[in-house]
Amino acid sequence: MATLADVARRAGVSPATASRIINGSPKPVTDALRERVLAAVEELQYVPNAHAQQLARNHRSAVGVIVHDVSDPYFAEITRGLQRVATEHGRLVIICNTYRDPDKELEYVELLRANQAAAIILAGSGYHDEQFTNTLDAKLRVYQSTGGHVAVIGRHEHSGHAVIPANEAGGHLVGAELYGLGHTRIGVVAGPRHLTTTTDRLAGLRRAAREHGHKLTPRQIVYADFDRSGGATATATLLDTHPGVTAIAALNDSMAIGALALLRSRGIDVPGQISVVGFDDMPIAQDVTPALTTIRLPLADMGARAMTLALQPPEPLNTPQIEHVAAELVRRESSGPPSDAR
Amino acid sequence: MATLADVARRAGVSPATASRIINGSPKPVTDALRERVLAAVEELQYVPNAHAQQLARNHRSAVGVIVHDVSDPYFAEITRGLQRVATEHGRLVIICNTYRDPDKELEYVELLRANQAAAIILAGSGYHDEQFTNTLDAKLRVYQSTGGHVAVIGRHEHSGHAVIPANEAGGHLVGAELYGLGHTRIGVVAGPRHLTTTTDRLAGLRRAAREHGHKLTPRQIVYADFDRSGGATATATLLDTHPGVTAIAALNDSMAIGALALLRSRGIDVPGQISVVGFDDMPIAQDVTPALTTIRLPLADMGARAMTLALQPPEPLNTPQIEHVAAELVRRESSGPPSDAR
DNA sequence: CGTAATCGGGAAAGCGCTTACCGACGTACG
DNA sequence: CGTACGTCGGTAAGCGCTTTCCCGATTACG
Repeated sequence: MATLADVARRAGVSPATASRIINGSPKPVTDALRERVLAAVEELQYVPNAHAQQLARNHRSAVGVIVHDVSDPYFAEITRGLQRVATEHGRLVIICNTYRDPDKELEYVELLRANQAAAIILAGSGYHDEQFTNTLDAKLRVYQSTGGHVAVIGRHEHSGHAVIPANEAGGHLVGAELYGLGHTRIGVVAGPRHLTTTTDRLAGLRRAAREHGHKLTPRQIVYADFDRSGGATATATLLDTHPGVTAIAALNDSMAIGALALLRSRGIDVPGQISVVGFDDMPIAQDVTPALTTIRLPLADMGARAMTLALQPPEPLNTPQIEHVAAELVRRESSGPPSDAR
Repeated sequence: MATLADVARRAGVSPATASRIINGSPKPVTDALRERVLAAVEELQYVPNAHAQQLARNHRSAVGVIVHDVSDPYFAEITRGLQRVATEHGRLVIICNTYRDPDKELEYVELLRANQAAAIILAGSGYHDEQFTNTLDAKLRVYQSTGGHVAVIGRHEHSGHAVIPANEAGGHLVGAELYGLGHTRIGVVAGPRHLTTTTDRLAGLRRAAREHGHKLTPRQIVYADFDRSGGATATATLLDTHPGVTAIAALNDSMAIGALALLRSRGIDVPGQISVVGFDDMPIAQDVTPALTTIRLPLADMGARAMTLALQPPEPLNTPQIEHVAAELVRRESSGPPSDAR
C-alpha cells in the first residue's frame, strides 16, 4: 500500500507539501509542485489511509446508526432517509444490525464510540427493561460527554435528540376507525410486550376502546414477534380463542401481512368476514391484497430528521430537541364494517 | 475522551502493560496489576480508539459491501446473509449504498480501500459500459494487489471471487413455463438495458422463445427502472402498444409487483386475462395477490457465500473461485394458461 | 541599499495505540 | 555463592498522516 511518504518521495517534495496538495489545504503551493504530486498520486494509485487521517486530524466524521434489522422494510425506509441527508453532508454512515438483541445494542454503542463516530442514531423501539435502559443511557451519556451527538427514533427514554412518532395517537386512530365502523369484537395482533412501541400503540387502542364504551381484555391481545410469521401465528391463536372476532388490529404492517396470509389460508374473506388494519404504511402495504388499511408514518422522513438533528452544530445550550411526527390513517381495502348484523 | 495513557497513569502502570491487559496479550501479567488496570478502565469508561489500533496493528478487519440500495428487498436479503457470516467471524461490515449511481461504486471502492477494508463485496448487477467496467476493474485490481479480497455477486466481469446466480437459466425457466402454458403473446417488463442482469435474464427468455418456435421482438420488451414504479410504467406502455398480450414476464419481483398494481388499477384480472411472472422470489412475492409465480434465487444464501469466499484465507494459488447458484421456478397464483381460445 | 513583510516549503511533533526489545528481579541450579 | 535463566514491566520506536513552527528566499518599502 502506497503511503504519503512514497508519494512525496516520488514527487521530490516533503510529506507536508504532499499532504497540503492532496487535501487542498489553504496554504498556497506552486503549481509545478502541485502537478508533480498529483501525478505521483495517480501513478501510485495512492489513497490516504483513513485511519491515520482520522487519528491525526482528531475530529470525528462518520456517523453510526443502530437498527434492529435493515432488511425489515420499516428500518430500510428509515435508513434510506438517514442516508440521504448523511450523504448530503458528506458523512459515511455505519449501519449496525442488532437483530433484536439488546446486548448488541450496547456493544454497538461501544464500537461506534471506539470508531470515533460523530453521532449515534438509535432507531427502533425501546425496551421495557429498566436495567437495560439505564445501562444504555449511561453509555450514551458518556459518549455525549466526550462530544458525541445522539438522536433516537421512536423511543423516549434517552437523553439526546429524539424523533418520536405518534404511536399512541396512531393506535387511537386504529381503534376509532374500527369501533367507528361498528366492530366490537376486535383482536389485537401485537408485537413483543417488552417493546415500548407495542405498549404505546396498545395504549392508544385502549383509549379508543374506552371512548367507545368498550374494553380490551388481555385475552384479546396476542403478543408475538414483530414480523410476518409472528403476525400469522398470533392471528391463528386469536382465531382459535376468539372465534367471533370481526376485526384484527395488527401493530405493524409486517404482522398485518402475516395475518392476511393466515386468513387467506383459512379461507376467511378480508374485509368481508374480518377487517385487518396495520401500522406504519410500509411501501408494500399497498400491494398486498386486499390493500392494507394502515397508519402512515413518514418513515424515510423520520430518518432524515433524526440525522439532521444529529448532525446539527454542537447544541447551543445543550438542549436535546424533540420532534413529534404525526400519524395518519390510510383507508384501503382491508377494512370495512362488520358483516354480522347481529 | 480517555486514552490508554490515562488508564495507565491511573493504574500506575506503563501504557504497554495496560495495552497488554486490555487486549489479552499472550504476555503474562500479575493479577494485581490486571485488576488495577481493569478498574481504571471501568472508572474512566475507557474504550480504545479503533483508528489508532488499526493504525498500530496494521491489519485490516472490517469488510465493505457495496449495494445499490439496502432498502430494496433484493439487497436487504443478500445483506442479511452477508452480515450473518461476517458477524460469525467477528467482522464489522460497512454497507455502502450507491443508489444505482455507478460513479458512487467507484468512489466507494476507494473509500473502502482508504478504510483498510479486508474485503470488498460488490452486490448487484454489472453494467454494460466497457469504460466503466475497466475503470472499476482496475481499481479492484489495485486493491487486490495490496492484499484486499474481492467477491462479487451476480456479475461476471471482475477478477476475484464470484457468486453468480443462474440468470440466463432462470429466464429460460420463465419462458419455458409461459410458452409451455400456451402463451404466445408475451410482453417483457425489463430492467434497465445497461444492466447485465437484465440482458442475462432476457437471453434466457429468448432461448426459450426460440425453442418454442417463437421470437421476442424488440417492441415486446419494455425497459424501465428495476423497481415497483418502473414495473408499473413499463406495463402501461406494453398494454398500450400490445393490447393482445396474455402474459407478462417481469425481470424482477419489484417490477412484477408494479405490474400487478397497474393491472389491478385497469381492472385486468390476473391470471385470468394476463399471467404475470416475476424473478428473485423476494419474501413479499408470496403476499401479494395473486401470489407471484417467480424464479427463486436463494438471496440470503448468496450473500453468505460471497462473504465466506471473501473471508477465506489468502487464496492458495491466487485462483478466484466461482460459485454458481441455481434458479428454480416457484409456481404460485399469478400465472395460468391463456384464456383466449383464439 | 537596508530592513521589514511576505511567501513557499520543510522539519518535526504529535494523534493513540502496539510491540519489539531490554532490564531488573527472583528462582533454580551447579 | 555465582551463573543462568525465566518472569514481569517498562522504554521507545514506529503505524501514516496533519499541522505548527520555523527558515530561507523574494518582494516591497523607506
